[in-house]
Amino acid sequence: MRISELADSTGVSVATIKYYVREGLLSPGRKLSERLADYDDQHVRRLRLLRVLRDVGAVPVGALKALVDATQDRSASVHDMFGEACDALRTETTIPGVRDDHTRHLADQIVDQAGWTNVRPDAPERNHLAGIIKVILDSGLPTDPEGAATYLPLVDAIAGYELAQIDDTQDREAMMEQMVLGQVVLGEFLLCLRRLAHEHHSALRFAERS
Amino acid sequence: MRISELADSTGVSVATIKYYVREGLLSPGRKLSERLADYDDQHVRRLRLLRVLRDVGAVPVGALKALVDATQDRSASVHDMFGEACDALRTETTIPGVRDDHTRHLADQIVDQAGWTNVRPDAPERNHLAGIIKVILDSGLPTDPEGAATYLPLVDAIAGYELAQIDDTQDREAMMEQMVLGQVVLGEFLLCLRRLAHEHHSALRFAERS
DNA sequence: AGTGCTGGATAGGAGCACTATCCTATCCTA
DNA sequence: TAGGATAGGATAGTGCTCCTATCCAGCACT
Repeated sequence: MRISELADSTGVSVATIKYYVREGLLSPGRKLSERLADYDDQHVRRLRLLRVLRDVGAVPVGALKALVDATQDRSASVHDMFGEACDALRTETTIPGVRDDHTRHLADQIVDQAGWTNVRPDAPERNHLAGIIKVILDSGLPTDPEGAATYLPLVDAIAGYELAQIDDTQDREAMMEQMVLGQVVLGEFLLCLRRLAHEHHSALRFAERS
Repeated sequence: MRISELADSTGVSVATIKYYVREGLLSPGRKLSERLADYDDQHVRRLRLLRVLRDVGAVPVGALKALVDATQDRSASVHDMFGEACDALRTETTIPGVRDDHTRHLADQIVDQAGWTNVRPDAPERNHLAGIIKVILDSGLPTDPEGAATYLPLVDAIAGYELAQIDDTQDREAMMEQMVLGQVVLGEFLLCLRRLAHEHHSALRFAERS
């Protein structure tokens, strides 16, 4: 398959494909000659994945690169690879640098309380959680002291279900694809359902109120 | 309070404050003279809110404008105002235009199944949900037929809890602020917890696997 | 009296994700 | 075997968003 066919069958322009190859998101085609390369189904599949991640999840190109690199590193275990994926997909926000021992402690407490004993003590996500907690505390959002207790079992159920869906009879690349799609697309699915539920519950309380 | 004090007490530069005023995100100060205006606590509060939404939620400036406009429209009920907020905050993604009756039907089924009877039949969120469902179906993500049944009660519990937290003894602007912060910051909180839970569950299944 | 800060206007700039152009070598159909 | 189409590679440019910088005339404090 030549580059123009790859472009046609994915709906991605030739210029963009070249750009992705330059950025290392897509391997160059197998060279047939100096001026001709061959692309296969793997390229189609990868390109479709990249487009979903960008269109649905607005994942930055740099994060896509990190995902590709994590997939390529065959010395890491599947779990380590998934950890890299989580780190790469966290980039959506810019929480101002938090060096606050108190909120970090609260974050660790939450992870303990949830029973997530397998989370690395140095996982970057813990600091991110601390940053979000700081914002929640500072922003005057009404939060009851038992708030976390409400969320944790629900989130644990969701994440457990999603992980259970992953088909582990496939190769690492296919598993990574499932994991990343799950993170991004099902994350979006979740937030979308939550907004719908907000609308419903908001109507129950506030429909008649001016 | 003059503009430089407003800048100092919020950490936002004078130039940026001027930009926000131009864009209608912040009302101009009360004019004391031709070349001097007075800013008050409302401006500080609003500015802090705007920064949280941008820093944590990466909410685009245009969406912030829509939120401000919705708050200002005093003819709408609180529930309608919240609806506007949901619409404005959905902009994160660009699902290619879906004109697919099948997925739209699936989306409506999900809303029914969840019992969210108060969601407007013409809510834009329904089409967004349809788009996400289409992506899920097309992307080869493994999904069991009962998937929605797993998510719905969990999401409903989360959204119900969040709405219950809103303090309705305050004025519309304060309630809007709580709603929007809840959507954005608690949404981020939720996704962050979910990633941590993914790491834990992934370790249970894949720690030793190469 | 003079330094400095104000609101207002407008121009400039950084970053991101492409997109367009140019070039020469090869392909491939005729 | 001629010759337009297409390939890959390099590089520059575009459109968008979100600021940031500069300029200006004039009121304000000391």
